[in-house]
Amino acid sequence: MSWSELAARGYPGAEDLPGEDVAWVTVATTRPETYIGDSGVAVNPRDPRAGALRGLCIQLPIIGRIIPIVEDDFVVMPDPEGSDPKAKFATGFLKVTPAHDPNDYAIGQRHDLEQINVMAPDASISDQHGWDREARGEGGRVFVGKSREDARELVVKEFHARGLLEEIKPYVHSVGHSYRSHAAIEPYLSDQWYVKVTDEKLRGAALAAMDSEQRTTESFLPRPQHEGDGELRFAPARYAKTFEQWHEGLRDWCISRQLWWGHRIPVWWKIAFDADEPVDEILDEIAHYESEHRAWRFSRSPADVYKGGYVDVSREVQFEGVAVRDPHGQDHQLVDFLEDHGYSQDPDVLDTWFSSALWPMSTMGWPPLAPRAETLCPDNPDSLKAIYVKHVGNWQSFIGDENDHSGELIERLLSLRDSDPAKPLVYELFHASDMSTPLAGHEAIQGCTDLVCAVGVRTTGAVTTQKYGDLDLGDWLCSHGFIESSTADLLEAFNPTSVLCTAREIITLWVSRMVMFNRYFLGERDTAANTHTDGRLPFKDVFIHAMIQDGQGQKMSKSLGNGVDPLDIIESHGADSLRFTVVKMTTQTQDVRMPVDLICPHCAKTFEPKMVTTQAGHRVASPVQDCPACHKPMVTAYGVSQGTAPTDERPMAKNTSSKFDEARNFCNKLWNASRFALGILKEGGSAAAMDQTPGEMLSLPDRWILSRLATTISDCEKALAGYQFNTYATSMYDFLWRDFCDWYLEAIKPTVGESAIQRAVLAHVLDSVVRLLHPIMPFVTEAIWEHLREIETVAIDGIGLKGSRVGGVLATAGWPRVDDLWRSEAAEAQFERVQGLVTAIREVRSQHKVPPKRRITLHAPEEIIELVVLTEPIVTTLAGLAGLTHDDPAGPSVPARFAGIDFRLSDLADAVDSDAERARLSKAIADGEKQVLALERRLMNPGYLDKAPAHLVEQTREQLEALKDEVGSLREQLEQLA
RNA sequence: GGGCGCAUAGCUCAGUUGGCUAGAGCGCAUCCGUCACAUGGAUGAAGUCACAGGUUCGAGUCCUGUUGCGCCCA
Repeated sequence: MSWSELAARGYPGAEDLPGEDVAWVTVATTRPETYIGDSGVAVNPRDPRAGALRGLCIQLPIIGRIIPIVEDDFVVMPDPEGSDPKAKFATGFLKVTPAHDPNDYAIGQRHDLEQINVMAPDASISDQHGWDREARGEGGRVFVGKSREDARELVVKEFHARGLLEEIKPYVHSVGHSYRSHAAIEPYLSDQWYVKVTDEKLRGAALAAMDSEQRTTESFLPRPQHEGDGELRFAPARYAKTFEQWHEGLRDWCISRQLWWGHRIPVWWKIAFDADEPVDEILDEIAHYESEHRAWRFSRSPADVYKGGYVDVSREVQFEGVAVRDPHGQDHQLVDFLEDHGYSQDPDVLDTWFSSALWPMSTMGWPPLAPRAETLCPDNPDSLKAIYVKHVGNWQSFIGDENDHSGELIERLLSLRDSDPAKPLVYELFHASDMSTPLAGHEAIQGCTDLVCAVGVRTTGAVTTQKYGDLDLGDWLCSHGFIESSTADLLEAFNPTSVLCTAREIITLWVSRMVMFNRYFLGERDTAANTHTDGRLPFKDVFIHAMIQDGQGQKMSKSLGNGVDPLDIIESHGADSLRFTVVKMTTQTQDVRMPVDLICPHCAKTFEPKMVTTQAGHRVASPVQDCPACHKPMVTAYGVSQGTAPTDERPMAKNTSSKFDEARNFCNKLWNASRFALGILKEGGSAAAMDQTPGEMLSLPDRWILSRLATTISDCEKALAGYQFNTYATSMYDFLWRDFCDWYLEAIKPTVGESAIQRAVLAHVLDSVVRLLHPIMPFVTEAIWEHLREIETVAIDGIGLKGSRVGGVLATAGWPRVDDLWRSEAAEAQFERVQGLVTAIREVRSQHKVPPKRRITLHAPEEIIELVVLTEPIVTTLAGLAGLTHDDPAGPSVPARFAGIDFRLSDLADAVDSDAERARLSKAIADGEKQVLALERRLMNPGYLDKAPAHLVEQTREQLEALKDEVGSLREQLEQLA
């Protein structure tokens, strides 16, 4: 078609071109060589030229192929002045190469364009792999055999020579590279294996597994209820959305990978049968395996097999394929047979997440191929539920001496075997080489060279014998040194497990796939009726933890050198500090930060590194630094990753983080408090029996600490149930440090030596603390418990501290139970009054710089004196009081206030510092007035009085009165001072 | 492009159905070699809860929008 003809069709600008010349269009490309495989040219339907071109074709230069012009929204319209680089470089015409570009592939699908593969598997230009050049009568032989890079240059050269090259412009673009070889990725058509995960049995089962509360209603599809439905919960709950949306947008999953590592796809291929091959024999052998569901045979014609370069598609052949269930185990003979007859294994390996999705079954056992036989066959070890094995060396060592437990063991086993009419177990004692015994073939026994005792069990429950009564076989055998060797019941025991802890990106990569596969493979299939019932889940709760970033909010990575090695932290801060810190950082957010410091390799000083910005914009520790303390040089982890090798003079600095200090100090606090408490408990001797109910005779700090303990345990339990680990850690931190150390230990110091009951409370509280902290501080608590468990103490009603189940270790001791009867609001309120009074006195002492050892005198009305006397000697000790009196002070004194009551302190010093006192009072008055104003404003608001709950309004009124009173008193004091 | 998170004291972070005079650890200031602990104790200073609207008697908290930072998926 000429320009004048195009002009007649309304092509804008065509009339300005030589009318008799053949019309052409210009395309822009970054990969000129792919033009050889072009099968269309696309134009945006909104392009003013599109209408004139509708229904026309163009001819590719040199190749001579005639290809259609299609209209597609994907095409970017040209905009030379625009900011979008694509529009800036676009001509409005897009060459479409469906076989060598994913976007073009999609356009090709939409417009039914040819897929012409013009490359060999090594990415050289080829006319043997889908571009049948000669048969099509096309040109371009000059390109054949050239590498893609050479072809690229040659295409440009040829176009230039023919005057077809309009322009060459520099263009910045991003090409995918192999992360291993760094080679540029060349899109290439090939046959791949897919899993039809969009099937109801996979995707549907995964969505149905979601807890209905965490599921959005739109996605709810009614279906019959199966085992496992609605049992999957995410914590924090928002991650359920990730799971749900991923499944809803799911597409079939390509599981083929062209890698040298991984599980190879268990399919064997062969190009049809030759005439002289024993076809019947081969098919019979395969059919034998097929009948047992151990193999599947299929064949495909060249039309649907395109192993993109692995096979020559020009040959008119049939492809035979056989998938083998267990090629390395039971079915290896079939594999040998196939390979002997010209089959070879598919070169692809499975996507690693496919293998990973099978993890629950591959580690704990696959369900049996055929349903288990209902009736037990005494002679068939396969029908056993489990096999327990013990290597016993020789007969003598097994039998042991008289009264040895082995004697009884054998007797019981024999008694069980012979007495129960159902014969619940097979008992064998034999040399492993003795193949005549039925259990000898079991894999756990093969390879043993010595005497073996094996017990096959047909029931995992308890059995009853006349002589020995009930016996839990598994527990009993294991307690005698037997090991369960069967994995058949592992799956039953641990699938579903309670909780899977993992990271956010794993929700889609692994969690969802384990859910789909677990439910699919453990479901029940009826091949005859073609029905499937979804199976159970691999786990019920999924806890998604935060990701630890560095101090700049960057992901920790080896190349940035901004990671912290847990082993280094164990060395510097201890394993418990590491664990406690990580638990305390486990909040509900998705990222947490850990600023990274350096440890000087010369003097061990920890310091903040000097930072630099990398070319990629990352903030990292500069490669070489000097210690701020000893001024010696060192290399950082980033420096090493950039190629700066450490030397003797300039060694590598380890990373650490100040984040771990808090936990280290906490471990230290627990250790010292325990040391102190143990000293008291050991010296106290054995406690006298308590006749009375402890509750009535306990002193205030004892009742208070037990009440606080009860509350703390319940707080911890609530936090753990909700996967709020930081709350758990914080509760324990506050209880131990603030309540137990700062107040309880200080309060009981004067009395605990004389009081057996107080020592009992101390022992119970400390014992509870180490139990509560054990999960997150296992080492320190275990070390403390070693001593604590030796302490003899009287029991306290309502406090349950069960002993160790195994090995005398804390790890197997019970979680503490404190009865609610120990919760006492009255005790807590009264102790808080004591704390308030002590703090009020300490404030004055600190303000007036009273030396800690100096005892002062309290002048107060009856109410305060009574509190002090009633709780004696707590306040006098903690606040450093020497005297208590109702009388006004004779000499210099300082006013103070507690719970709305004024009192005075004297004997602070030889003279009162009136400037300090004035400053203190002025500030207190200013603060008080500000609050009074705020409360008054609130009470003047009619809306508040009408609508807020009555008790809140009342509370506000009381607060205001108390505050006004206080401010008044403070003013008075200030005036007196002046 | 889709989804999600974060922004609160100098730093790192809590603050779960709105009631807060906003907390903790580190750091900072003053005092303390004291007999469990100086990896400690006592006391204190330090915040327009990113910004702008809205709902409400009442907003750090709920809604809308804006800005900045970050993560996951495609």
